[in-house]
Amino acid sequence: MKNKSDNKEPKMDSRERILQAAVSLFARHGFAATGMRELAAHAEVNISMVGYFFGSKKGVLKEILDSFLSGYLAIAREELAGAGDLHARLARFIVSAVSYFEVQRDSLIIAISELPHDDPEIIEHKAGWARQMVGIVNREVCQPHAAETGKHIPPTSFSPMLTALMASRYLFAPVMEKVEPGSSETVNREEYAKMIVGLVLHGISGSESRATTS
Amino acid sequence: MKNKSDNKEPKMDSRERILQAAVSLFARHGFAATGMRELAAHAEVNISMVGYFFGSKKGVLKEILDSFLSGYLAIAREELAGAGDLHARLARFIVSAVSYFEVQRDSLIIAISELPHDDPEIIEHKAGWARQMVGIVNREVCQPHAAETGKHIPPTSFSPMLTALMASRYLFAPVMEKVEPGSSETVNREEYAKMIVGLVLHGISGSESRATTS
DNA sequence: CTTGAAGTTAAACAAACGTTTGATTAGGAT
DNA sequence: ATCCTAATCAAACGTTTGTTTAACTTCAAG
Repeated sequence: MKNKSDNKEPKMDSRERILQAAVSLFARHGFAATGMRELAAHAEVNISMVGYFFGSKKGVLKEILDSFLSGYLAIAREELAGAGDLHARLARFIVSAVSYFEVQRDSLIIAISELPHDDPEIIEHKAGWARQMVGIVNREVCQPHAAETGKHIPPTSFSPMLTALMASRYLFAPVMEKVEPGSSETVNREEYAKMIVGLVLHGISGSESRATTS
Repeated sequence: MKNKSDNKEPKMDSRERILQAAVSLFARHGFAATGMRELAAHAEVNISMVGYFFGSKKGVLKEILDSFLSGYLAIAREELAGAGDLHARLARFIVSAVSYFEVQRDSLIIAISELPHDDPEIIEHKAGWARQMVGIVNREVCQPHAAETGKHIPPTSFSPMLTALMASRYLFAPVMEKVEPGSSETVNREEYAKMIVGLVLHGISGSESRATTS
């Protein structure tokens, strides 16, 4: 039965190629605007393989979303609920999350672009991940912060704000490339993460692109 | 007299009903997932009226985008380039922009959802508005801030960050409603705007919200 | 009364949509 | 040698897509 090598996927080929092509196409044209034939062609696969492996086109989207969101949640669990004070843990989380967003930028774009659309099947999936994220942010950020300063920040506001802030660079990238092609002002990933850490911890005065001692 | 683009007096009916239905449907199902027949039905209009008034389905999207983005840019011009110091002007801009986003939330969702998609016709429109916005933010925020503190913030990073931060509440709203159907922790628009002003000016320590009994 | 443009309509168009079917291949297990 | 199952394929399914056409209604201006 399971006589093959330690490989879960039979061929490590077609299924993965479909996923890879879908991430790229969904991010660039949008999920609804990407056709099965275009997807199959880019994956170099017969059309019916998509249904064979994922059930339907929406099944591919759900797999992409779940994979990306579970990774994001894992980072939140690891960095927000670790050692150190609130500022240190927030800074670690932002640096890790921005790295994750950069590597998975296409999945990030898909997740955010499809966020507001009201397909019940998709909404329920995202609500599950969001519920866990809000719980972590509430326990590890909002409650400690309230205990320290007496000021209450609702996690249902703060989680989206933090995520949107970190995602802005990758969301706007396709437009910003047209705004400033080959600019001397481009910031690399580490500087960008530090800007956000500074902004979140100290406001605009702490958000310069050059690092300061902390 | 051939006047089909800016004469609002004759009917103020079919054309406006199409726009109104399109804003609602594009925000909820996405642009590509909304069909002409669904749009015409919601607008209570014959299918061919869309082509008659807007040329094509994409023409409707361009009108919605241009209308929303020009309004956003006008607010930036008015509030960022007014009287007062940097902090006061930023605070005024955030309060105004959040109000605008709340009223135009569906258009905001459309603008952000379609942001990353690479339709050349649409990208060029958005790049035009983004270019002007970056110019304003650079002149009225980044340069004064650099003169004050010596710290340089690239406007091509700061503009998307600010926009994404203010938009997060409306982008995530459809998901967050499913996360927290009970409204004990909901924040109204003014409190939300104050949270963002505090965060942008002073970081997390300045982003308190009025504590409510839970 | 005539004319013409603006508004509106039903009908039709080819193209593309997502999905399903049934046949076929390949290869290890019985 | 036979069987089973996963993988792959070409072809076709019935819908739905965005757009276009030509005819019809209003209705104010000539």
